[in-house]
Amino acid sequence: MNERVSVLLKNFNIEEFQKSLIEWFQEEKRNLPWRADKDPYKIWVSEVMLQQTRVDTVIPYFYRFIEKYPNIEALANADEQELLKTWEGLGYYSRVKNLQAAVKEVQTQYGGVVPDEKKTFSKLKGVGPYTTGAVLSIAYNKPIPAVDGNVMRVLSRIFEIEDDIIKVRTRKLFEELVEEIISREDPSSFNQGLMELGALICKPTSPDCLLCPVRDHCRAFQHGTETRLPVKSKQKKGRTVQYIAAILLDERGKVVIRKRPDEGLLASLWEFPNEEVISGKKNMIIDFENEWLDKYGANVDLLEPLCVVEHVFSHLTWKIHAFVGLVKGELPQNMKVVAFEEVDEYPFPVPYQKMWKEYKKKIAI
DNA sequence: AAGGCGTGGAT
DNA sequence: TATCCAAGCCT
Repeated sequence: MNERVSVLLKNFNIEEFQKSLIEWFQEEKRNLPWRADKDPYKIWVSEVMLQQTRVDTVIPYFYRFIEKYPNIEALANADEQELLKTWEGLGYYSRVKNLQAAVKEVQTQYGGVVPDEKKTFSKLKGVGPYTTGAVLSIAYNKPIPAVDGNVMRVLSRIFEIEDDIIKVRTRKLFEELVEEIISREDPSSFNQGLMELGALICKPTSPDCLLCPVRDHCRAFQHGTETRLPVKSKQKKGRTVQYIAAILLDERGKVVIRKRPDEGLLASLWEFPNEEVISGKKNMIIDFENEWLDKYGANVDLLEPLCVVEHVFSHLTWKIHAFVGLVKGELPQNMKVVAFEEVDEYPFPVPYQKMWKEYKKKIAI
């Protein structure tokens, strides 16, 4: 055993801790849709959706997704654009692309059965150390750690660990620790119990220690240090990028939309034509019209401002100055002209959904 | 190792 | 209003 871990486990009653945690979990666990059965596919889908995403946000998406893609085969055969439309608004869109790639792999290489071996399952696209432990412990009852943000918060308090949880090395320490304390009889309830405790009791701010089933095991509670843990260094916030974007109508009154590149930010989603505003430029409208003339040979006439959409991503901020305008001329390959009612059939990032909503509001008046 | 990758909720 | 996120993974 790791020396650090063995020191942490001194005077720690593993069996009592497991018993208290698991009994509490059995009694208090929330009734969540992915807990209805032990279908490895559905548990996998839920875990991917839950990556960096709140339970309340995921629930309606999970119902819709499973209704549309009830099993491995259905997801493997799904149309990617339809899939992205189903994921629209959940964010981190590469998750669903990776999930489909992984499910296709399961379909062709493993006869449509989700692998139950750590070595095999963890090689699939989008499946990292957390998802490996979560799916294999919950669906197959394998004693594999599933260390997420909840688990690091809970364990950093119980063992008074002050390592910065933003670091990869710290997550590995927690995994080594869980290797030692995980229940071999019920690893599923143990892993879920730690996460559920983090979600319901051992919350980031104002933890409800008096309701905690394992407070007798908690060193932070003994010393009153729980609100100082876990230690997490701040991440810097990103820069702001300004755009001018337009709802452009062609001569037949159809709407111009454009597909984003298949890699990078908001990959393969659609947007309204836009150009980055280089700071220092004087008139963004004239610049936009000229740029389109130069780049595409299209005549654009921006008629009036629509709104300004500010959208904060995890690593940057967009400020979109939205306009309504007309366009004449040929359009490039990645652009498409669609009827007003067809716009909603395409997957759009939230900032462009806001822009479209403003437009619909405006023309309804 | 550290930064890219979304979104909406809580405080 | 500003900040920090919430069941991470990829490169």
